[in-house]
Amino acid sequence: MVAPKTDKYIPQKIETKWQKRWKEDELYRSVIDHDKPKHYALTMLPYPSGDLHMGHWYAMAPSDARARYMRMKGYNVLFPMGFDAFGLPAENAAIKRGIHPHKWTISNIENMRRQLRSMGAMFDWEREAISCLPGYYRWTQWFFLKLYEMGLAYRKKAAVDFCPKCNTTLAREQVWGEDRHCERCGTPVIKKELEQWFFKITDYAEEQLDFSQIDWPERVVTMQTNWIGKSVGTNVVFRSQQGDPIEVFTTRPDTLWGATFMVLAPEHPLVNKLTRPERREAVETYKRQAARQTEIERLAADKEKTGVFTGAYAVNPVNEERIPIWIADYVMMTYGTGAIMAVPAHDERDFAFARRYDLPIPVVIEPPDWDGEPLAEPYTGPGPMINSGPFTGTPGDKAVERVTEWLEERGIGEHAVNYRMRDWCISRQRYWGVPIPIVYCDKCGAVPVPYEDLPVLLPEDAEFLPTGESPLKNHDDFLHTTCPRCGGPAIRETDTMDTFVCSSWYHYAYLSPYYKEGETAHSDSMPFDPEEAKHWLPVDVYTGGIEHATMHLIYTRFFTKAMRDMGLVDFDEPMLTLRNQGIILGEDGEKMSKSRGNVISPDELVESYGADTVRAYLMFGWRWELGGAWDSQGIEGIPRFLNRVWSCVLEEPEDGTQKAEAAQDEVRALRREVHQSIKKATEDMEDFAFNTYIANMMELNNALLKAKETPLYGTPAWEEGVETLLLLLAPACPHIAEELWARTGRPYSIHQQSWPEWDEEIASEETFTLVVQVDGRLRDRLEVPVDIEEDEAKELALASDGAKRHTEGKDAVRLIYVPGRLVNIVTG
RNA sequence: GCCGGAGUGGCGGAACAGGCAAACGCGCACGACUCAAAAUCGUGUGAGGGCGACCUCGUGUGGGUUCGACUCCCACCUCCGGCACCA
Repeated sequence: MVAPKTDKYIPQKIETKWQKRWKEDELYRSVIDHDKPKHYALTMLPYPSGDLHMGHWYAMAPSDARARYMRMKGYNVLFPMGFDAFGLPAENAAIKRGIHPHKWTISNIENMRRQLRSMGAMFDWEREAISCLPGYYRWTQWFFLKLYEMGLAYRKKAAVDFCPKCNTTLAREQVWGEDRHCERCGTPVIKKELEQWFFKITDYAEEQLDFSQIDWPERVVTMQTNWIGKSVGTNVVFRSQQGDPIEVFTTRPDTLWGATFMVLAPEHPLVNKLTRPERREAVETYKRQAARQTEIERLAADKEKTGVFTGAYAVNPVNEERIPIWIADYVMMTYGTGAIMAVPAHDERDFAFARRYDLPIPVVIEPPDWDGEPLAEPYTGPGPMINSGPFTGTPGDKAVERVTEWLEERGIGEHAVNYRMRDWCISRQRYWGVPIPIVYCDKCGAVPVPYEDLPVLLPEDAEFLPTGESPLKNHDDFLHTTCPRCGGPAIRETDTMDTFVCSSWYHYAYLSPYYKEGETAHSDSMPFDPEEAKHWLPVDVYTGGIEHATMHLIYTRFFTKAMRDMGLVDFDEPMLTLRNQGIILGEDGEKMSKSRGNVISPDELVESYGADTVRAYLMFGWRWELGGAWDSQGIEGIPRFLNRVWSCVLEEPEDGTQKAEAAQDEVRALRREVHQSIKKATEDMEDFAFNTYIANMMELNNALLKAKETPLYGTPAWEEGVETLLLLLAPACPHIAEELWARTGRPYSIHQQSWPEWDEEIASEETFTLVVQVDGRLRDRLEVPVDIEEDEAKELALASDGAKRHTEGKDAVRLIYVPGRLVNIVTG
């Protein structure tokens, strides 16, 4: 007899149907529920470039599955989505194609919103935040004013990194690679002396080194730690012969007696004053060269040390020795004090320099096994001090400490800490960004726009010029204003903010995107609904790419710490747990790109396979944190699996109704399998182990298909199995799970059901495979009861065929027994 | 150069408080169904040897610890990522 055929699994038919229903029913609104524990799941918001690509799906689909899992676990879950909508591409589109950035951005958002919906994710769209809308950026400006008040936003003239293609300055974090190129367009940056706005992230450098409150990947912690680049040392004051103090920073005060020259950065303010007339020409030439060199592409190929002598001398404060002062471009004005004491014997760079310019290289730290000969290479390790006046003989482990104390006592040095991290340059000479709320008045100088006047609106009717200059400069209505302080004529700041400012607080914006506490903001306004904040914050789980490790993730930590100091929040870290997904490459193993023609489009995949398949494949195909090359053959396994689930749940078995009674031990075996699956699925979800989570469901489905051919079909144990399978599947494949849930007469919606719980008793095994080893090698396997006694296990092992074969003629010297696992017979 | 991460079948990957290596899937081979193909289902699939029961080898390389090592320790190699004249 032929089983009645149910209709086929056609994902396209059921997916849009359920998406519509879920939307109508507001199934995914996240409303405060004080009866449940809260869970704020956040995934990095996209830039509205126009299309959702595989990278977005790879980041978001598994994150969505996990948020759904947490919801089923009984948490009150917030899982919002928005758009990081300011930025250069919009402006470039405007210049190239004459579309206004606003229009371009909004139409892209509409398309991407549609694409995001097709994923079937549980985003709460009522909370959508779009950073380029005045309702959002008013608060970005409000934060700027707050930071300004706190002294954390300041303006200064500095040599900043400038991208000649994007025509704007960049933050230090946005300059990448050895050739120092622009993070966006790849053009090597140049240095420009400009008045720019900075956020004083260095104020929190020390605190940002503390990761004790957060569970972040080791990789990110290391990258941030390196980026912040703390080094502990001593500031020591040398004096020029004319008496000018020259402060240097050193991590090795114990080498002070080996300083045989000083080096200043070419831009050091004292260079001019110190330079002797006969050396002036050489110094000026070198300075010009160095200045140009930072502008030219710095191909780091040869890092040969160069420099010139200023003609001036300094006095080493520890031994009154007269040492020459040089300038060299290997000393940076931007680190430490811009001047160093050079100890050639114990520093690589100083050594190379001294060799080149024939400067003395006295040894003051004794290298191990040193023969007293001049050094062939610098010794940079620790060691006992020698040739160091009163300190000669000080052991290496005490040297730094003792010298520092001594310097402090005599007032010539003090303990100092330096960080590699610089303040965050947030000024951008571009149109499509948040206007910096500052006005310049001839009389009053830089004056902040009053809170009540926010937002400073970005004018819509700007004229785009192909020069790349910000149209704000030529927009008279915007430019000319009155000074809020004296009422006189004034002009507005025309720079806009780095978009990373917008994204530094977007997870707060989601709390209340239409929050309008007084259409006019003021100093003590709250940028978000305090009640929502109290409930949801901080973010519990944050998912996204590693590429933000030293940009967004540094900035957003800074913001939260500053917000804490403003009294807005009462915690120190914005996101408690962070997980990074890897990158999905093209099938050729290369980065997906239009020019390579290896782009896999999620839209097309959804069309041919359905969203559930794409979601499940992205979870199953790779270790999430690693990613890898797309495999268009590999994905085929998923529709096969889902089809088997479909027929497993809906179709009658081939041979009709079962007549025989199911045996008790078969029932137990099936239930055991089911409960073990629940356990595994739960653990995998907790661990972000999405690939094994899917594999586990495949195993469960395979077990059910097998059981279906036995009298187990239709029993309560069978029903429990089917129900479990659907519930476990719901986070990964929400549509098919919902459809099968409904078709089997279960109450809408599966997404409002509880995550199943496993019974340890039912999940436990009655027997296990006892491995029999002889001298550590597998020789036999025995199926034995779990509660087997040690003696019995050993006896059985010794009596096994495999053991007998390999112990013949030998003595069993020792028996190793590992309960629940094995017996190892050790022979002589 | 410094700092991270990773090396397991043809492929993606499982397993690691030290205890059955390769779960799950892709691919491949054979078989069933079909006039045929696709789809589907079944069986097999690390390498070598043996008719076979079985045996030997096998988790980047070389050592070590251990009754026992993919897992721990030491030394290296390769790949990926980050930083890089930071005093």
